[in-house]
Amino acid sequence: MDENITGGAPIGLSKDFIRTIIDADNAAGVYGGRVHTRFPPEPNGYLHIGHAKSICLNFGLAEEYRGKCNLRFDDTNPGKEDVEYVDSIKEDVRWLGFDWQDREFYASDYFEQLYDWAVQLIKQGQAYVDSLSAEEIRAYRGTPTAPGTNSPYRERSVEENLRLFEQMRAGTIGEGECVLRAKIDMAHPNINMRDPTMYRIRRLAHHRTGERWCIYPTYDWTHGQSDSIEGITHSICTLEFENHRPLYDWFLEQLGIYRPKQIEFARLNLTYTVMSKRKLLELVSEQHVEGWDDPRMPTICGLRRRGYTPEAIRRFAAGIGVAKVNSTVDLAYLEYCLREELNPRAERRWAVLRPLKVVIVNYPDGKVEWFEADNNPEDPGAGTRPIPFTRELYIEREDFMEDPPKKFFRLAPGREIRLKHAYYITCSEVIKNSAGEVTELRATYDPESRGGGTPDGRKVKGTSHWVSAAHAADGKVRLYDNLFTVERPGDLPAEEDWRNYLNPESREVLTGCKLEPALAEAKPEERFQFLRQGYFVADKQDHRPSHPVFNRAVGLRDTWAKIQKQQGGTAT
RNA sequence: UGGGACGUCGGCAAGCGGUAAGCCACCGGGUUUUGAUCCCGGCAUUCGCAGGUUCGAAUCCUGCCGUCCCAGCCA
Repeated sequence: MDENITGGAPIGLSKDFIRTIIDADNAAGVYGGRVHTRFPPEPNGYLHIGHAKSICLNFGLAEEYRGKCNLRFDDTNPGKEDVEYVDSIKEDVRWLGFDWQDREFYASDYFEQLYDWAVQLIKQGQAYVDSLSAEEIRAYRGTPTAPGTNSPYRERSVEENLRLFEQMRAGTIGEGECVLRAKIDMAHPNINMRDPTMYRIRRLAHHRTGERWCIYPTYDWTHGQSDSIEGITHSICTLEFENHRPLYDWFLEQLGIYRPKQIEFARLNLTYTVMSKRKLLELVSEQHVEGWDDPRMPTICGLRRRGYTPEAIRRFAAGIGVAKVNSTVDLAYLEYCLREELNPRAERRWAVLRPLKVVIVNYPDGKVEWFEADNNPEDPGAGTRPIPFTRELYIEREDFMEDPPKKFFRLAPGREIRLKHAYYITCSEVIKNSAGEVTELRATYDPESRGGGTPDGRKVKGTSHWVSAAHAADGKVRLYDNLFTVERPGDLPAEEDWRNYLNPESREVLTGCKLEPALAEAKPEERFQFLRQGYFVADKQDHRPSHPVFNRAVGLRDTWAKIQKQQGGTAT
């Protein structure tokens, strides 16, 4: 894999704090120079770009330090988890280009070991069965500023705890009647240390262990031990777990087993989208989007369907860096990474999205000339393809203005422009319907300008792409825009509903687009630059050679749009 | 009257006592048969604030201020 796609600070010149820690550990021989990470998703939702940051970090570290990275499903809560999610997660990680080889693990694989260790803690007098109700436990916990109170069951004997815990597992105790708690310190300033819950009773089938268990371990009781079992060296997680690190360390210490090091970094936030699993789930279930892979979603599968490449996402992850400050990255940077990735790679094609017919009155009817168009000016090796030219063509509606403002240098009555790779044409007549809308243009061409230049060397300011009416394939093109109208929809005042800021124009579906013939042969997920428009992908699901469907992944940088904005007008 | 973390350009982010990297965005200008790409230039006398130590501080000390996380039998 190419490690030089950083886009940001060059690797080697400056290291993020995690790599600095690893280097220090290696220098001190802490883990014998070993680097072993893990990506630990809970299978209760689809992966999004924020997870991609973590995946790139964990798998990237393993590659850089010649170590390993495990894929581990943190499946300790059967009420929320499902195989649908584990399958999608595996597919997404693979698509991003990472390989966990045979190291596909599940926290549920460790349930038996975890149970034995819980028994050990009970025997050490460091865990007890509490018969308080959930509400009572909450009340006894105290508040951030006030210490908690010991449960009346806190001093049960080891024997009684052992017997009760066994009954919990056996299923002879009802759901919610008791839990197993670590016995630490109810007055601890860190609330996570106030006798945290280790096991709760849930009469629920688990997607992997089925009906085998009716007690399930909590995250805190599971994560560190799972890391320990797998020999993880650096257990990288997000900032909100910083408060849990003392507990993470405490369990490992009391058990006397191998201790990985937990390191926390800031999760990713992106402008104009939401990243919380709950909101993403609501977008899908309330049908604000068409599914987890809707091209407007920040999910991996959504970005994939939108036309993003794994390389672009990895470039993005490397470019934004890793730190401990909560931050929100500009969506523009993600888009920039895609353009950077696709510009040298994507072949160019011509597509007229909003067609306007042009009849070249002095061009012979029935004549067809074939011109060669470069597949990619950035890559001469990409070759050329033939494009048919005829008397009747389509150009982009916005390439014509009847009454053009200053700085508009495309077609207008009496004006000459170049049809790329073909001829210069001059608009001679504008045809309108009864409503006064322009329906067709008449133009004359200069036979001397064949190929796009003239013997007299006269300059023409605009160059348009075009498609022969007789040869065009009709297609559907979906244009996508920001899902939200505000930069931080996830960061609204409590009484505001983030749904009110959904962008009603986040998707525009264009039908009757005129595509150059070669586009009919596009394969699903094949990406192109539609000249002067942007980067598009043949839809993974809906594209058929007979019914082409393309999604716009990202537009080209558009200086003309900027000028129009400054002039306060529009081109159509 | 708690604990944990973080504050460097509009957004990311280097910097670790020797006098503010880079990227995105933005603003100019050049090239161009994509108003794309590419190229050139501009963009923090200043590092949350205030003191202090030092020949010298974004970097060390002290005190403030601000933001985020924690009271799930979620992860």
